[in-house]
Amino acid sequence: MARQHSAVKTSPLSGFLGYALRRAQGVIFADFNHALAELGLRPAQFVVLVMIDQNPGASQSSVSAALGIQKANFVAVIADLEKRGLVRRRRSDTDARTYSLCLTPQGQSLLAHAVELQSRHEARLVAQIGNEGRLQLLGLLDRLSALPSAWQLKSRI
Amino acid sequence: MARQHSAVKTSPLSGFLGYALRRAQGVIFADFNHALAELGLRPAQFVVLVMIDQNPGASQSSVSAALGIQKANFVAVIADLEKRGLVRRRRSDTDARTYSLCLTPQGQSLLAHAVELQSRHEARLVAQIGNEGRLQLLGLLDRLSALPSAWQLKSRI
DNA sequence: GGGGTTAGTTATACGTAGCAACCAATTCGT
DNA sequence: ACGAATTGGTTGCTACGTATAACTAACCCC
Repeated sequence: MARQHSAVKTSPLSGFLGYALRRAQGVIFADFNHALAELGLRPAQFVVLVMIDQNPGASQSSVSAALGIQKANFVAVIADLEKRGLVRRRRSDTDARTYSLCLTPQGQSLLAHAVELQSRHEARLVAQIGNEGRLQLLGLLDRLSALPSAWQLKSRI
Repeated sequence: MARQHSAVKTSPLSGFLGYALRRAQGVIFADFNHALAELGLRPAQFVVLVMIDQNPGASQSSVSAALGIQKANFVAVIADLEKRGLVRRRRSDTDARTYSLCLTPQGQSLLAHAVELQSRHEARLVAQIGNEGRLQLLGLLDRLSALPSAWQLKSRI
């Protein structure tokens, strides 16, 4: 990601959790992107496929909400996956507003391949920190994700 | 960041380090952004100010390289900080190509305020995972950031 | 059946990041 | 010492992720 030309102090930065997180994320996403480049899948798309696979028939709203993606931004994602023949969008027969999302057979086989590549990617990460480190990390990140964001109340007034 | 409408399985996702990382990063950046919104400082800008403060007189290239920002994208960042009177850009007398970056007095005082707000932000994170957790996390992220990206060799051939 | 709500869509904007090409200044090789 | 290669900074373009507002069609409830 970078290489320090001359000697430049990075001291205080390395103590910032947010910075360390962003840094590691950059490295990991780069590895992920390279690993799944042959399938033309970006992280967000991969995660959407996984979600649809796990929740066949789910609506766009429920999937996007579960992923923390705003429904407005989710439209283009789904449209692209549909155009590529990976996802089928079918109007629900019980609610004419919602779409039921499913993987097509091609979507399923591509996802299977992607999962394989992703698990090799995950294995590379585990090679860095060990399986114990992975579990620790998942636990810590989960606790951080539960950070109480009191300021969000302003949007619920 | 999200709230699950109906019951949607997130099972496999929660085991992906990359996804957990991205998720936590979203929450943390949101908190940081809210904390420093009153100063109009975004994460990248804050980090640049810290770096210039720690390395007065450094060039744009060395700072951007140390931060993993491409020099091309760094131009606009520095230009904005200079326009706001936080950073001074002075041509070096030893090398007429490079700029010497320094904080202005206003930049220093704004940074001091920002550091104060950032440390309160950091304290909120520590409240979630404890100081021990923070140290563990920093260590794990650091090891992950050292991920060998063999594919990058293609750019060094 | 009319008011409020929800699902999906469009449009727009901003921040971050990447690549290619360029100029001016410096350094290197011989 | 002089041309070649390199470096520092800049511009332009592209792509992606995310946020917001506003609109429609359909639903729900009283």
